[in-house]
Amino acid sequence: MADVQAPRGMHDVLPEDAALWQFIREAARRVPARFDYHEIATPLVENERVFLRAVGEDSDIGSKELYAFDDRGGDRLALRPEGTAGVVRAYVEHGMASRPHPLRLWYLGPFFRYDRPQAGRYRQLNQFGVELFGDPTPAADAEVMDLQRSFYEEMGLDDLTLRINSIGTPETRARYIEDLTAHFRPHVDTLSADSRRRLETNVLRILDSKEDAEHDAVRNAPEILDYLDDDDRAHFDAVRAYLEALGIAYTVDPRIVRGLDYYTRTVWEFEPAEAGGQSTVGGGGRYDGLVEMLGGQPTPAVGFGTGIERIVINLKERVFADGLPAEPVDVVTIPLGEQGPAAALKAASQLREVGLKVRNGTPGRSMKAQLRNANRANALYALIIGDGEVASGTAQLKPLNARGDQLTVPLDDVATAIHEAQARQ
RNA sequence: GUGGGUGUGGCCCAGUGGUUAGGGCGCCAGGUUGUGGCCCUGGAGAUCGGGGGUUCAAGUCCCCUCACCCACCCCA
Repeated sequence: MADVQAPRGMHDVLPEDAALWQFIREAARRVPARFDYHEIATPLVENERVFLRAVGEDSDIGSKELYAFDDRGGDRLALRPEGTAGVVRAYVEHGMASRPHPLRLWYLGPFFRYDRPQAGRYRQLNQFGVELFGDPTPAADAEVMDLQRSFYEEMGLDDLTLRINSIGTPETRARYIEDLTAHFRPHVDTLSADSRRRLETNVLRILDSKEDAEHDAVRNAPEILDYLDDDDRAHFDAVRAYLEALGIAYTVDPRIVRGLDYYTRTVWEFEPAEAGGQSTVGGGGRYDGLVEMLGGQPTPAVGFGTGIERIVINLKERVFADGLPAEPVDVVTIPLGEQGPAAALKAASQLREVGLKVRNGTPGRSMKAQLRNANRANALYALIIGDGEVASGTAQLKPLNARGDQLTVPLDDVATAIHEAQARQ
């Protein structure tokens, strides 16, 4: 192990994985475009207040997972732990409220959380997400979920399950939290230590505690769905009806509470059928109060975020279990002798101009070594150019993984020769 | 943040306290003049994660530390 290594919880994407990342990034451009969403990029760093106000100072993300620091001018800054806060800040700052609404945005990039690394959990993580501003109707919730589902399906991830819930308005949520706390209080002594702590900090989390899952008090706990007012109830029912109209399968899970303070009404998560530890692939929800919290006019909004690293895990497990098909090299040049290297460089250049993928051979190596190297690149053809070939203005075109016989071809027009050879395949 | 597991060439792994730490894969080269895959031979490449300690002797035992993995927690 070298004495320098990547910071804890941060990792390199090596060439063998880069194609998979590229595949995901391409899907993350195509799918939102089909829904008429537009890209927005915000700084990796914001004033710390932006995040504290958005995710909540008492949430884990706001209280202990923020990478925060004072810059040289004395400003308190933080690396962004999630995407929505920065987008909303930009929305307010640039007066985007005066653009035609609804306004549809998407983003993709790295985020940072100081958390203990684990499988599927990193300190630098990448997320793709969308935000839809100015549409209060349940159709917006359904559209955003449909976009998220389309994104997964675009990549062949068609086996994720969607779980939805409604957490109502901040007022209903406050009433529910009060009742839930009262419900659990008599059981403090039999609850786990984690849940005792959560009783004071985040009661909702007790509901999906792994340790207390079988506890009677958890099983008999009141459900937030029973606290919804008429408008919230109608909104949730309509969201469900739209999902059914779209043919999107879902289950209602009253335990979904999400970890960020800004959510209102609809919340959801996508998960693999066989859920493991860090299994949530992506989640989202409505956040009708956030724009106002960050200094804008009251504006309804809904969005989701999904973790690229977790998509990578799922794609490797199921969709690309046998690996991504590698794009073969069309031609590897094999320069030999004194005149070969210059002629090979020139021939390679000509071939690339007609769109072929060409790897240059390394001068000075034996023909055997160069052919071995070309073979390992899965090259279709080797183009052998030595002093003899240069003298006669030719090259030897040797099929490696292509069919056909070795040919003597004109050095000044190898492209045509290769096209003819391929046409005979 | 809590508990547990694992760290030996680029990768996967052997290695009862006792010579110069091995193997497979990969990489480089050679197996006669300029022809790949299979095979054979050779080579390069390791402060045994790092630091300290015990011992005549430590990859092996002890302590500390770092990183990764698993569960909790949290969440993407």
